[in-house]
Amino acid sequence: MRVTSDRALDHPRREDIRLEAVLHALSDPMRLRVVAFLSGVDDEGAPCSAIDLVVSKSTSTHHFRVLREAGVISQVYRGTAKMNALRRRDLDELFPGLLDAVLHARAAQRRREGDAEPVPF
Amino acid sequence: MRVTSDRALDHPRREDIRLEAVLHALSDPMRLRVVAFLSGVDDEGAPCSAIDLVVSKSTSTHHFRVLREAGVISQVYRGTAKMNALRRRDLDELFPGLLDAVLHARAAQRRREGDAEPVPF
DNA sequence: CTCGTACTACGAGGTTTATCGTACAAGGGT
DNA sequence: ACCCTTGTACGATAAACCTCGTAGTACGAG
Repeated sequence: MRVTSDRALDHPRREDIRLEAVLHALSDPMRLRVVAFLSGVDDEGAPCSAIDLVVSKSTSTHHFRVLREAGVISQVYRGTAKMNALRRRDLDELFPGLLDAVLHARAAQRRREGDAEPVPF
Repeated sequence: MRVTSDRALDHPRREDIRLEAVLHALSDPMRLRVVAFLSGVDDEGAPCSAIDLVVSKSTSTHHFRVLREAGVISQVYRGTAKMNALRRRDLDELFPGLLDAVLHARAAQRRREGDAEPVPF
């Protein structure tokens, strides 16, 4: 993962990730959508702009920060972009099965509601 | 499950339970504690007073209501008490593995933090 | 150096939340 | 009937949250 800027971002260490914070981060539809999207992306991650939330840029920034501060995603600057990746390894180690259960639950709910779209997010 | 009062309480139907609402309900430490406690209780459920949250009665009522309205627990009057039970069957059917993952995650977190108490909640 | 892209910082608005205290209702036991 | 136990309703307060717009920074490309 090449970093082309030394601007640093605070991430909680794995052992400081709190279940309550993770659940809270996942309880927002926007953020759940981001997580679902990132779950289908490789370790390099994707820039914030890769997923079209239907909100303003500031709101988008806000949601990505909530996810980062909860320990759900990692963010790294690369040029003018900021790459976002799921902290799948950390989450799976801390809370085995949780992330998968949430992702499957969301997928199931979308199926039930006929929201299935060609894109998986 | 004997009901000794006809006072009715609104519960979402199973198909109306929303993942976001469930995750939100579970993202509060008090409520997570309630759920962990109820997971070790039979289908009859337990009265609100069975678990000692360290908050006022009104706050306690509030948390139980949030759990009920999210579809996480069911509540039934029985005499002066109100019996609370996890809607495990509904949740497991809608979101397989989610509840267990959350409960295990919480237990693991407590173990890591040395919060293990004799009581399992 | 200037421009465009990608994102941030700050502050504001409106909503929801967690908490409490007080006052009240419903039901069981004496 | 009268209490005691259990939980509710209502109103208040302070904090957190989601949303936005505007103004600004960092970086790469030309």
